[in-house]
Amino acid sequence: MFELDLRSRSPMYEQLVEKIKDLIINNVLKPDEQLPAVRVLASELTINPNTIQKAYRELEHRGYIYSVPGKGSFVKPAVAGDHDARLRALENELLRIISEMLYLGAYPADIITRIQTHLFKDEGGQPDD
Amino acid sequence: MFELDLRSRSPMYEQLVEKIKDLIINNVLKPDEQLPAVRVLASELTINPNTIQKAYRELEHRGYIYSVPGKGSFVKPAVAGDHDARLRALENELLRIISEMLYLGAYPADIITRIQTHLFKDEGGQPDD
DNA sequence: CAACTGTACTACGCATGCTAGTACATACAA
DNA sequence: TTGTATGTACTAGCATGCGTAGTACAGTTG
Repeated sequence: MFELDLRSRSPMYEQLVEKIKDLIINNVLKPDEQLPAVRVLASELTINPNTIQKAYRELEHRGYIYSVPGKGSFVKPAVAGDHDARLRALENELLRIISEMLYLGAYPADIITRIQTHLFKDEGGQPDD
Repeated sequence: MFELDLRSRSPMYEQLVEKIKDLIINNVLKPDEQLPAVRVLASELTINPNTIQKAYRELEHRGYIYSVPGKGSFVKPAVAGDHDARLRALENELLRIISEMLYLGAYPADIITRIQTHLFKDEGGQPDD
């Protein structure tokens, strides 16, 4: 289900956080769906359970999952207003990236077009599973 | 000229790279403009010259500056096609961020509007220095 | 020459990522 | 109850990377 790059400079638990977060925000992992157990995922990835737990702890802290001792870890349904600061940070990041793309020679109209395509690509469609 | 966050998890040299890159892509630092000398900047920031040199080396490797032994380090003029891979990576990052914003409840029309404002805000204007 | 530039290298202290191992509490089914 | 699943919390050790300190060398400029 997941793949890690052992040679990356960023730590494995951080990669895990990003991968799982991506699956959540792209609705591949549905709300309240159960995530792989700490030990199971650790076994699959042949890494230490502590590393998985660290990733889950981080995801819980960021509001993307919730964990119940004895039951498991689950995708947390998005709550409006719960990620307000995060949303502002993302907007800053977005504009920063666009600035850099402009500097590198990208055309404004081109950027807009790609974004619009991306924004409306899921309208009425099914996720390819 | 620069400010560093000693408490950040990301290393100082990496922060420096980002800050300087931002100044370059926002045209605060002009092409062929000389950057502060390694030892000078180190003294100003009260950090080690090696850390500055590491940041400069990284910036040179990424194609944002060039260094000439005995003379100094300078802003490298942007060359079309020179940052092609970087541009593709930025586009991926851009779409990834938008996906997350949508997941967090942002409105597509709102996102487009903000981007357009950003794209055309510099038309005929001056950078606020 | 002197004084500036970038560059290269070693050594040390320290923080962090990751692993290994152990342990405990809860949930659930036999 | 027992067994097995779950998450969680520790300790300990090792490797890596960051940052500092210090030294040294080469090219540029006056």
